[in-house]
Amino acid sequence: MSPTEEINLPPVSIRSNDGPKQSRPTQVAEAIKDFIVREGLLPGDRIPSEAELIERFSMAKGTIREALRLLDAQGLVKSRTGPGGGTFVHAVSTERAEALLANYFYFKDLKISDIYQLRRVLEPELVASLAGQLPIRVLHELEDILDSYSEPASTDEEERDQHVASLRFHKVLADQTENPLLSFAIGFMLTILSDITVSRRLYRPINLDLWARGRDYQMRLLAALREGDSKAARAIMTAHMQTAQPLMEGQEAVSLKRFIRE
Amino acid sequence: MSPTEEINLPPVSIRSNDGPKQSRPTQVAEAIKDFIVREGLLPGDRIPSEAELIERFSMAKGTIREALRLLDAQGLVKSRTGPGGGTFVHAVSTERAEALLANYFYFKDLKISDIYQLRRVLEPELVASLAGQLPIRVLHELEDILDSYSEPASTDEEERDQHVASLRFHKVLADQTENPLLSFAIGFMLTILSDITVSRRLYRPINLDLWARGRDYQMRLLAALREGDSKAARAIMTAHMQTAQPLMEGQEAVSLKRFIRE
DNA sequence: CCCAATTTGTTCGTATGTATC
DNA sequence: AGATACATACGAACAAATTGG
Repeated sequence: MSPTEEINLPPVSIRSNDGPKQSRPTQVAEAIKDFIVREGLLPGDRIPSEAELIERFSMAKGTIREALRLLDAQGLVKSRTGPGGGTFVHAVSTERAEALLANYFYFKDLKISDIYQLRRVLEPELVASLAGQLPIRVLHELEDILDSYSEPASTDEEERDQHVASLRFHKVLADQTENPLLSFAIGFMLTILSDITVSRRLYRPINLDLWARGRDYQMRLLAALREGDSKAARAIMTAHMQTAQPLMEGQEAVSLKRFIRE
Repeated sequence: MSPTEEINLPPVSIRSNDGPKQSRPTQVAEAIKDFIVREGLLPGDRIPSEAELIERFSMAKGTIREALRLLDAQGLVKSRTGPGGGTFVHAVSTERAEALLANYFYFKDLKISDIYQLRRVLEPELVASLAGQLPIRVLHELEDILDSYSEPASTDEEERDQHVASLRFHKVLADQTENPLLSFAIGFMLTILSDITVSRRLYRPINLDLWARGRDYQMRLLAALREGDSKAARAIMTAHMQTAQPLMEGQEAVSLKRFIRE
């Protein structure tokens, strides 16, 4: 009848006593996830309509819809109304993944220094693997970003904008690696830093000298990347990350004080 | 009337034209998130009951429940039935955060070598910061784990169990750092590797010599950690991570082929 | 431009389950 | 055991969005 396999609830015997009984929407959501895996569904593929799911699971519409919301929140499906509409498998977006992970850190007190402990080793590794690999287009993009803060900032807003722009410099680099894990890890940290910069007054005492030195590092980095000098790129980035050290002192327990929006 | 501030939907003017209209449950979920932040609610704190939310938002029960499911899926709230029950703020568990992030990588082809590119720099950084800081209890725990695979495996199942145990060795270390980001990053990678090891036949050709050398590294690492020799710990872990290199060749595009369960 | 069909979105009323007292 | 206060689930209806004729 239907071209697809059936979506079933797992036999009760299997889950027996492991923890508190799960709600029906949760069970349905898990069953649909299994279905997606079993059928090898890809982003864009349609999953059964609400009406079909109601029949398949013999559950009320509300229950089914709650299950779909669970998957929706995870970023795994998107729904559209109308003919040809329905619920479709969706690749979790980077933004969604970052927002969900940021929730995890909301109640932890993540410090700026914690982030830099990772940046200090990940970003040098990143640029080392990128040296000589960047298309000219990207090199130009990086140059443009550097140009956007060639002059020292005069106001606080300018200062903040320049700081966000300098984070974008790193973001462009992170987007270039083929390693999705490395790209995400660095991108996530940049999002957090950018969010903190925008929402709060981070880096209050403007240290012009420090700032100029940071830009100098980035220019030298750009040169090394262009020439394909992997070792130099790594060394420059390492030194660059080191300069952020003083920025972290006095910045105790600057944790997230809001949820990141997708 | 109520001790808490009101929960309001944001004025329509603010979100004006940014993208497709959001569903009501999504708007409600965001409003509740804002409420949690604004009120500074902590894990365990209660958010208004469904009945109250229905009144506050003037929406039907189903809509409110879908909103709560959205928060539920993100791991931010848990509901309990009965008197004194309700919906409560919940700190996102590490397991939940890992499962949600794993969804992101489900559709990407994450390679073993990608994971190791990060482990190679993060784990040495971890042990360097941990040297001399570990309580005796933890040192003993690490010893016990090493003891669990002092003899070479004879069967495939034993081989797999030993591999999972050796990942647990690293997990114990990751749990010791005060840096929640570093801890999560390494823990996440270990979960993925463990999952792959269990569900698939990873590391098929058993390389006994390589295995023995790996254990030797871990023992020397343990000694360095005990003595507080940060530089040695870093160097040993770096070398240890290097030995995994051959394991990755021929292991192309081993991506996740199922969703991680919490 | 309107109309009809399709599918998700939302409402309301009612009933059941569950934990507390 | 019974009353209470919650979440959980059901079912029928209607609303809104989208597509095609």
